[in-house]
Amino acid sequence: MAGRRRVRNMLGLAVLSAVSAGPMHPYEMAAVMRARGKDRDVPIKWGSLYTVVRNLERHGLLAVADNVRQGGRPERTVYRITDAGRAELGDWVRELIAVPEPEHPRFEAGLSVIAALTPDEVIALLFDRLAALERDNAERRLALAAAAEETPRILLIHAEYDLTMREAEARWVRVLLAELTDGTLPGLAEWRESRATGKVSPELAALADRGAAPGPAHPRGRPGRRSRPDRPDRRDRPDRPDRRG
Amino acid sequence: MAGRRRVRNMLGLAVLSAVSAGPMHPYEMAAVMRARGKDRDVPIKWGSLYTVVRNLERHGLLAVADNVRQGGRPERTVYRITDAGRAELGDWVRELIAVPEPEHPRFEAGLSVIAALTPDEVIALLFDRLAALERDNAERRLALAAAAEETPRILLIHAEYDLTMREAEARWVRVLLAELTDGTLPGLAEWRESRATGKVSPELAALADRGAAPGPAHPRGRPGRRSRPDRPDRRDRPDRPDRRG
DNA sequence: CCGCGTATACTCGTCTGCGAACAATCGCCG
DNA sequence: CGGCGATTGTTCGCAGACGAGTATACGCGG
Repeated sequence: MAGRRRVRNMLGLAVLSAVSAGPMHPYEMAAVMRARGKDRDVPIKWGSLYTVVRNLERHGLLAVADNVRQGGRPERTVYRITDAGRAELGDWVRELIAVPEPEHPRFEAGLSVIAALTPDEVIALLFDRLAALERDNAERRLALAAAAEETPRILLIHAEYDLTMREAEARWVRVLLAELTDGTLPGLAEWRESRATGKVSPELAALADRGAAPGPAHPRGRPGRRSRPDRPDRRDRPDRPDRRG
Repeated sequence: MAGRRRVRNMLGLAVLSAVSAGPMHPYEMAAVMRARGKDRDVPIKWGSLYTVVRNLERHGLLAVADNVRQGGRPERTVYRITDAGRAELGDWVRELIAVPEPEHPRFEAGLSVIAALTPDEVIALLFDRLAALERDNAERRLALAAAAEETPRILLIHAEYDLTMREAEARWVRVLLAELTDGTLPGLAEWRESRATGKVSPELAALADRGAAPGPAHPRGRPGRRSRPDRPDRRDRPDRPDRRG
C-alpha cells in the first residue's frame, strides 16, 4: 500500500473523488465540492487546486478529456479520471481509514506550552474555548440532523465523527477546568509560584530529569561533557557546554 | 489578537518556547525539544528549523545574540528571544488555547470519501484501525503513567489530551463497526447495492439535492444559467487565446 | 444597448516546507 | 596514529501551497 503518495495534498483526494463522478474542469470540481459541503472538510484554495490537478495529470491519475472553448476565451480543460487514478483513490482512502497517523492539532500545541501562562489566565481562556465549542457543536448537531433528513447516513459519517470528537474535547476541557478552578490539579501551587518567581523552572526541571543537571540560576548551558577548548583562541563565551540530553 | 501571525509554522512556537529558556543556536533548540519529547508533538524537520528561525529573526521575534566559531566549523549563530518574541509567544498560546479552529484530520478526509469502498472492505479496514489505536493507546497510557512519576502534570497535559481524544476515536470506531457488522446502519443495503451497480449514484444524489440537476449521462456543463450554446461571436484576437505574459 | 456588478475561470509570483547534501569534529578500534 | 563511522551543525535547491491579480461573460437597470 501506498509507498509514497505522488500527490500528497488532501485536495487531491477531493479532486479524485469529484472527478470519479464524471469528467469536469477544475472550476467545476470546486463547484461540486462546494455543493457537497466538501469545502468544510478541505478548504479549497484556488492556487492549490490548479497545481494539484496539474500534478495529478502529470502522474497519470487524471487525463485531459477535452478542451472546450465556449464563447468566452480562456480555454477550459476538462479532465477525466484514469484507471490509475481510480486505483490511487481507492488505495488512498484505504490507507486513511486503516492507518491512524499522529496528528498535530493546534490545541495540543497550545497545551504543550501552556506553562508559559498563569493558571488564572488559562482558566479564563479555557472558558472561552468551552463556550465556543459548545456553541459550535450545537450548531453542527442541528445541521447534521437537518441533513440527515435527505442524505444517506454514510455520506454524513465524517461529520458525525467530527462532532463526536468535538464533544469529547468539550468534555475534556470541562474536566480540566473543574480541576483548575477547585484547585485539585496536582502541582497547581507550584505552577502558580514558578510563574511568580523564576518563570522557566518547570521547563528546566522537565529537561533536567531527562538526563542531566542544568546550571542553577542561569538557565543557559545544558548537560554533559563540554566541548574541548582545542583551539585556545578567544573564548568570549565563558562556557558552552555542549551535548544533547 | 494576532491578526495574521507573522510566522505560522508551529515549529516556530516550539522554537520561541525553547529560546525563552535562554539563548541558543538552532541545533541546540532541536536538542532541547527532543530532550523534552517535543518532537512527538511537532516533528522537527531540519530544513524547516533554519527557515523558521530566520523568519522569526526577520520579524524581530528573535535576535542574534552571538556568533560563535569553534575550530573550523561553520559559524554557529546563537539567538535570544526579544520582547516582541516573548509577547508573540504569549499571544500565540492564548489564541491556541482559547479559539477552537476547524482541523482536518486525515481520518475525517478518508471518511468523507468512504462511499468509494464497499461496506465489507470498510469493516476490515476499521478493524485494522481499531487494533492499531488500541495498541497505541495502551502504550501511551503506560508512557504517561511512567512520566507522571517525575514530571509535573501540567507539562504532560497535552499528552493527556491526546490520549483522551484517541480513546474517544477508538470508541467511535467501535460503535460504527458494530453498526456495520450487525447491519443496523441505515442505508447499508443501498450502499452495498449502489457499489454493485452504478457506483456514483449516491454522490450525485447528494449533489443533486443541494440544488442542481446535473446533465444526465454527460455531466458536463453544470446547473441552469448560462446554458446557451457557443456564441459565434468572434471579436477576439485570431489565434492563441491570451496566454498572458 | 451601454455600463456596471457579479459569477466564472484561470495564472502568476512569492514564500514556505523540507529532503538531502555537505562539512567539520569526535571517538574509538586496531 | 590513522582511518571510518557517528555526531554536530548548517546550507541548498526544488517542489508545493496559496494570496492576489487578471480577464471575460452574463444579467440587469437605466
